[in-house]
Amino acid sequence: MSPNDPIRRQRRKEARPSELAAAALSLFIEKGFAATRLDEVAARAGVSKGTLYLYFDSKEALFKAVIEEGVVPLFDEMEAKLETLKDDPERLLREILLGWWEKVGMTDLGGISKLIIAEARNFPEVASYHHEAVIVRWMALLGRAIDIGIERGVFRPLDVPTLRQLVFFPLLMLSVWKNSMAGCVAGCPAPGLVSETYFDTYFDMIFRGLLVAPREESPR
Amino acid sequence: MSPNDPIRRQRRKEARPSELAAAALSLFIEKGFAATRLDEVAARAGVSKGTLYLYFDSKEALFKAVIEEGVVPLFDEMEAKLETLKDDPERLLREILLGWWEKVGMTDLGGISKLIIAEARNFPEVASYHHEAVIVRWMALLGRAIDIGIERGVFRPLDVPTLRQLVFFPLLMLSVWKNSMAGCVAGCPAPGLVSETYFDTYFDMIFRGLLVAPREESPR
DNA sequence: TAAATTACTGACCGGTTAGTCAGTAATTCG
DNA sequence: CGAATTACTGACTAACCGGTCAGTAATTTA
Repeated sequence: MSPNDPIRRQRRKEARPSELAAAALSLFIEKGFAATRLDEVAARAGVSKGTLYLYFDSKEALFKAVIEEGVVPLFDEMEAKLETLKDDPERLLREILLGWWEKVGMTDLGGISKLIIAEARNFPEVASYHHEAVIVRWMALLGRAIDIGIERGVFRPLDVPTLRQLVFFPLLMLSVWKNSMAGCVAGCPAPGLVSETYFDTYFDMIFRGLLVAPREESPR
Repeated sequence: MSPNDPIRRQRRKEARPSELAAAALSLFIEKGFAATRLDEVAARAGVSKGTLYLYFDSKEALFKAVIEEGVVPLFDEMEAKLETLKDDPERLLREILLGWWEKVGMTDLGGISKLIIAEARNFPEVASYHHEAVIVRWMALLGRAIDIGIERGVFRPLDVPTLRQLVFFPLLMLSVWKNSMAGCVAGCPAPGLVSETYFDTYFDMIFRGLLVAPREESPR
């Protein structure tokens, strides 16, 4: 926009794909997949639509890249935590769940969950990929953490596939909810903001149910 | 289709709106709002697209009508239950939650939740209407049930706005999940089918956390 | 500096679909 | 039964958008 440099265009082969993916992520979350126009994605990334097609074969390929770039890299970190905290199952589970909230749930990445839920029927291949690459892996991680607790006699021996859903769904739903309703509805705060009370009560409920010998109620 | 009655068309002014709304609901759930074509809605309701526009001003008006017809009538029934079971808070809460699952979660109506989550950003007015007409009312009902339990000293005095979410989200998420993933992903059963185990473990976890004096563990 | 390479552009095309409306046929009225 | 009414139809249009490609300009090479 500066007067002496009116229409200088840039060549930045390396940066384009991730910039386009980031622009696509934010628009997909805002408007959903079908309602997002590729012209708009390109504009937000500061290029033209033609450039987008240099790097992605189709709208669906872009969608898949968004998932790939955003979520998959996070797992190594989470799985490392499992090893270091084997001996304190309660703390392990707590950290895994809080970790998901901080790295995914409260960030833009949480929007991917909403996106998948919204578009799974129209793009079964993408949903299937996401299921394999993200959900299965995450649920396995949660399940192992709970298993460890049961093996050591710290958690009650309930049905693990059910437990990991019961434990995770309140967080997942909160994230999905905030990514879809924020701004539409009075009284729905921004995705980042969840009260301390929610987590206190959440862990209280979870561990009352999970632990073989619940600790005494915390003084109030 | 009978040979002597090849193209008899019918005039049924009263039945059309609800038939169209039902057709729209099923298609919206299958394909999402944006991907659903009005020709298809009309065809499924056995009329032409022109007829659809006799009864609904726009695609968005149709969307709103779907919500109105589907969900709102259910509340009277649920609120009646509150009165009749005031004296047994645990049973009251259990029946309310199971009632929601049977009347909404496991039926097509559960798809509306998914729909709203998917489209809230694109149709803030519709989302807002749904929030007022459905969510606020339902959460108030849940909250009152929990309040009763706390007042009578049966439930622990935790934060009620948080509790009602913690208690409801596992069911809501399950419904949303099944309405979006069923058929796309191996191992995701149809919306109606949830194992006994899920509910047993679910209520076990909830009431372990809620009750002041949990009953003894059920024998296994 | 001239030629070759290639990242990038944006006008364009073809298919799709929300919304319209002049016409048709079922029903009601006189 | 004929006329008037109205529920219903479906061909049409205007707009929109995913995807293409001939051309442009930045960069590298000789």
